[in-house]
Amino acid sequence: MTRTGTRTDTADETDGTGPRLTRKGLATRGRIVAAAADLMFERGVAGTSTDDVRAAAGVSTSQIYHYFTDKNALIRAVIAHQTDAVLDAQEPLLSRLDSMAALRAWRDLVVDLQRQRHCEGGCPIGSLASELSEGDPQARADLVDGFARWEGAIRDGLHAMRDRGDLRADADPERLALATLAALQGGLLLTQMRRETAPLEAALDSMLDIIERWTVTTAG
Amino acid sequence: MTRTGTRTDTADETDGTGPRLTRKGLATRGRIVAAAADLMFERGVAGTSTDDVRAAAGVSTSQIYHYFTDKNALIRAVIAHQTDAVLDAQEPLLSRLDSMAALRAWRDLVVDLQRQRHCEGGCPIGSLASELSEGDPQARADLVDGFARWEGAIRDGLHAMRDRGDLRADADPERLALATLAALQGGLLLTQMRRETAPLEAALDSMLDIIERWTVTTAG
DNA sequence: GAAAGATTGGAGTGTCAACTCCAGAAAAAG
DNA sequence: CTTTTTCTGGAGTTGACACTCCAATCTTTC
Repeated sequence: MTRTGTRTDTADETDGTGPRLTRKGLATRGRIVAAAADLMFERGVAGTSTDDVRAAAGVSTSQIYHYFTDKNALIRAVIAHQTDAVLDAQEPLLSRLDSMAALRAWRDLVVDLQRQRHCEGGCPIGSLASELSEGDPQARADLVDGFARWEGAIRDGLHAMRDRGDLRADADPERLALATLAALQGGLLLTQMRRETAPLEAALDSMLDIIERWTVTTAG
Repeated sequence: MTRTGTRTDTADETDGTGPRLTRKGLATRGRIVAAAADLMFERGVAGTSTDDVRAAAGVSTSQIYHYFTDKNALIRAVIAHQTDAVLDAQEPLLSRLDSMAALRAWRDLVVDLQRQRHCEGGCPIGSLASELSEGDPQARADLVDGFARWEGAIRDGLHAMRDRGDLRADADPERLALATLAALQGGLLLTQMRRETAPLEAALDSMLDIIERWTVTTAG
């Protein structure tokens, strides 16, 4: 499991405070989070009850409340889970976005992923973000961290390109990475709505065009 | 009230079928939709109960069910309401996006609007889209229409620029408009998360850069 | 192997949300 | 003015959902 950036493990019971977990306990906890993540991706957070999670994970009611103080704690664990899952799905490309070829390969991967899903569900992090950002400040903070890791990976690649001289010295990796992540998120939302990858492709291709415009043409 | 594109008035009781509404009835219906739109924007669709709407609109339970068959019908009315509201808020600029100056003015307007809201709430249409697209197919269809009107306005402006010769003949207004809307939506989402307009600005500025690159420099 | 602590099952509780019903007030139609 | 239709108030019903409780059973620890 490749890690991009730093994990901030907040608010679930994996830290020092609560009772310690045995191997078995850790496994059940994992099953609960995985089941919850799947259901919340398909039906939304508000659309999945703790009883749905209970059934899907094959556990009893008390187990959920043994491992999580309440539904909010479970939601935060789902955020952490999905952040890791999304970023991992883009490895090893994501941590090496330091050439136009790599960026294009990454673009293709993201587009293919949506096609495989028949353009359903959108971005697992983006939809959580949209649903939770106004209601739960802690959730919003976790999601900001998740996006920061994503954006950081893109930015690092662009920085590497600039340091190597492939990108002009006055290029702004920070800003380009932010715009790329925004284009990706918006593209995913419209793609989810329209059930076709055209919006995602248009958005990402436009951003790659911009980035390419900042490259130094060695032949010129 | 300026209209952009064609309204598709689906699924609420304003069409021929149901009982006809008196002036007073139309007013109460309007109050219900407006109250529901506000609440759903602040707390999300799942986060607002019909009783919340009842209280905010100052009506009785039965009135809501007199004007709407169920909560889904109310939600669809809210979608129509918000689509109109969002597009109207961008008039008269939106229907005249046929120059770089106009595009930049529009960008500033959108950014300012978010600043005024302290970057809270994101896009009224976008958040509805994210919350409803997987659950309710009818809602998704309505939202696709809403986005199409938005995208259409941008596309028409770019078409005008191309027809006038300000944009190169091989520019693709369709694709550029789609990418711009995606950048806007993604920028709004990240802006909502981070409570600062930087992502929105980066995303929109990048897209305007791209469009500008397709302009014909009369002086050159 | 016994005490201590972690894990599990499942019935039970209180609250809240969507929706129904019906009777009475207001308005429109004739 | 009378009839018909729309509009309104609010009590009541049904179900779902988050969460609690407690007793039983594994696992670790010493």
